[in-house]
Amino acid sequence: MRPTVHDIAAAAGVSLATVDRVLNQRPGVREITRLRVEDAIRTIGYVRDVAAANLAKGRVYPLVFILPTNDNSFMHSLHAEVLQARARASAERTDIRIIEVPAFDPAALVRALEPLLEERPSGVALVATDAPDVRAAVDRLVIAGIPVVTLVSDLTGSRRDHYAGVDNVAAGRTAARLLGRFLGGRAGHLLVLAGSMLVRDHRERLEGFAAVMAEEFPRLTLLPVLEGRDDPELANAFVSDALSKDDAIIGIYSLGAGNRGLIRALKARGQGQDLTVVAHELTEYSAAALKDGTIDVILNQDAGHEVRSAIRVLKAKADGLGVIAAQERIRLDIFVKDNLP
Amino acid sequence: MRPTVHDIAAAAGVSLATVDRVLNQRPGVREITRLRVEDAIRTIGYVRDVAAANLAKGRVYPLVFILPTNDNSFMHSLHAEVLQARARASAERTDIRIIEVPAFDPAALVRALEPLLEERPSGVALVATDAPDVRAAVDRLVIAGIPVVTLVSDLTGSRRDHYAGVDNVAAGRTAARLLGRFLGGRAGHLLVLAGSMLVRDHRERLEGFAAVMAEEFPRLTLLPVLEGRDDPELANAFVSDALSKDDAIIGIYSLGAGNRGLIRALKARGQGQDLTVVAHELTEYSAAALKDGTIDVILNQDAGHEVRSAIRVLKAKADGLGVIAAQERIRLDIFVKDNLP
DNA sequence: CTGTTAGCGCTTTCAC
DNA sequence: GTGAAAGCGCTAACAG
Repeated sequence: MRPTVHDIAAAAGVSLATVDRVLNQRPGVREITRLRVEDAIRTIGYVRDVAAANLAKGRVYPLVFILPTNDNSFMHSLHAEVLQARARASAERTDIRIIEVPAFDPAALVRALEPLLEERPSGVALVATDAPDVRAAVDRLVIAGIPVVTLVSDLTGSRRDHYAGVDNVAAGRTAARLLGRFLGGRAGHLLVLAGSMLVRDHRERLEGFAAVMAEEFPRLTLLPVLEGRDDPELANAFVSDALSKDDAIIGIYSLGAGNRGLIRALKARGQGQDLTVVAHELTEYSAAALKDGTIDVILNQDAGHEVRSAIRVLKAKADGLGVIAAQERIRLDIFVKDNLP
Repeated sequence: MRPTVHDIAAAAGVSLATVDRVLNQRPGVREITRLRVEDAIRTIGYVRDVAAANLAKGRVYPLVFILPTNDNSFMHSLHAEVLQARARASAERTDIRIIEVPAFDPAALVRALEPLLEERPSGVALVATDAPDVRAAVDRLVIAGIPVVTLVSDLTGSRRDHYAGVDNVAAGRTAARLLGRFLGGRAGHLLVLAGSMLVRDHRERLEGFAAVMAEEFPRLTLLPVLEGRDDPELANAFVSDALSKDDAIIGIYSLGAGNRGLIRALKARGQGQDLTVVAHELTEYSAAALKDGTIDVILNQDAGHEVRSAIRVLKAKADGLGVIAAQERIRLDIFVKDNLP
């Protein structure tokens, strides 16, 4: 049987209350007795039963998720996953509140973060927009002892406790390697379709992609990046236009979300053009396109994993506990038509 | 505040003990009162606090892991992950026992399974060897109410509750697609190195691989499968020999574990031969080979995920609870040199 | 068949 | 500063 607070109390010759005060670093214990208790804890090898503690405390973890009101499939599924997590709330002792903010709007994000300093939830998860003000607001929360996790897009240089998302530079590099290899030794032009260069994750993907292309596939030339704002109409127009004007295009990297426009343009193109296409984010549409050969590779981040991981990490941080690092690494999923879920 | 057993007791006009009996489907309750209680549970919307229940029961989950004494890196890491899980045992209320059995030995596996019928652990996880006797032994356990999860290699046609492993047919197909595409339109021979065709996962990988090659890459010819028994020396000898005899080999698929021999042979080969190599299982050695270009793609299954998933599923089944299906899907990880962990 | 009571491991008043 | 005692939500004797 593993040791309990009673065992420590007995060993240290104090009462349960004192043991508890030491365990929870509450004041009102003489230095000398604190040391006695800490000693007992160590020699007995006590580890606290978190479940029992939570039961006694009636603890719930009020968590705040700040999500952009961005209208693409990926953000939709992220939102849906948070709602599902909320459905499991009572079993997991969480109480999840969602705050929606306009996308790519640092000021709005800061306005959402500010009041949390007062509200003091157990943890905060946010899809970060990369700006100094946001960094400062996040830092204030962390300094005030409120754990913060960035979701999907990181905020490097801030004090956030954890990032629950993929390594986007690696994603871009991987896209480049796959596209380059799939194209064999062919020479030609590559179309790059992004959402917006204002978002850190898109910038990082492009950076990784361009780096590997330059280093290892010099026969492939990147065309200037098209920013489709993740808007199907715009993407469709841009891609159709580019394809009709440039016969040398042999590959496409779509690093943003919302591929419907791209897929439409690809299906509408002339039979002559043989294209290899790498895109991000697995959705109903992109999966269908992968199956029918319109897209060759899809890189994906699993929104469900990201949300569950963020919750696990926030709860652990709130309790001052560690996490299983390997479990919290968000992997870059790579799909070809053969390994779809 | 969410409702408790007290609320149900009050609503149904019975005592806590009766509520508990109903909740746990224990005998000794009149049909009529049982219905009253069940009604109260439903209308109040009660959900049991599993943590509190476990605390009261002093519940631990005795779990048995049956692992092959197979000397390759993958099995080593699987073993290590089970040990790590055992280190977390007290926090997770598990009590994990490991039984080691000779690899590929159905009789030994059956002998390990048999006594568990008496011992009645909360759950059993095993790396299955595919044989009728094993199937029968597993079925007996499941029928006796003991949850069984297959790990890494499945036992189709049995009553096992769950399979914690990757889809190996899909893995083989994916390997074929990547190898085929990486080779562009080239024609040539492909070397296939397996561990043993007696293991289901290897057979399934080959099946998937051969199918896609036949369907979509007719210019690539599969050579007869080499069975290297996951032995470095053997693999080295086989591959070196094959490469020296056949200049037309342009690709290799290594679908077994233990790639050290393969890597050695590849590094020793003459400069003339340009090979594209797809291998399974990420290890220290294979990762290094991926980085230096000796291997082009590594397909991997995360042993840690498999073990943690098996434990979660067994605990849930033991309590008659559901699991988050998406969380328990073991993905096929695909690594190129750019997205190594 | 049903109810009373003590207790799981921990926290939290409220006295001393 | 420290301790005694009650209680978190649930289960398990033991009575009745």
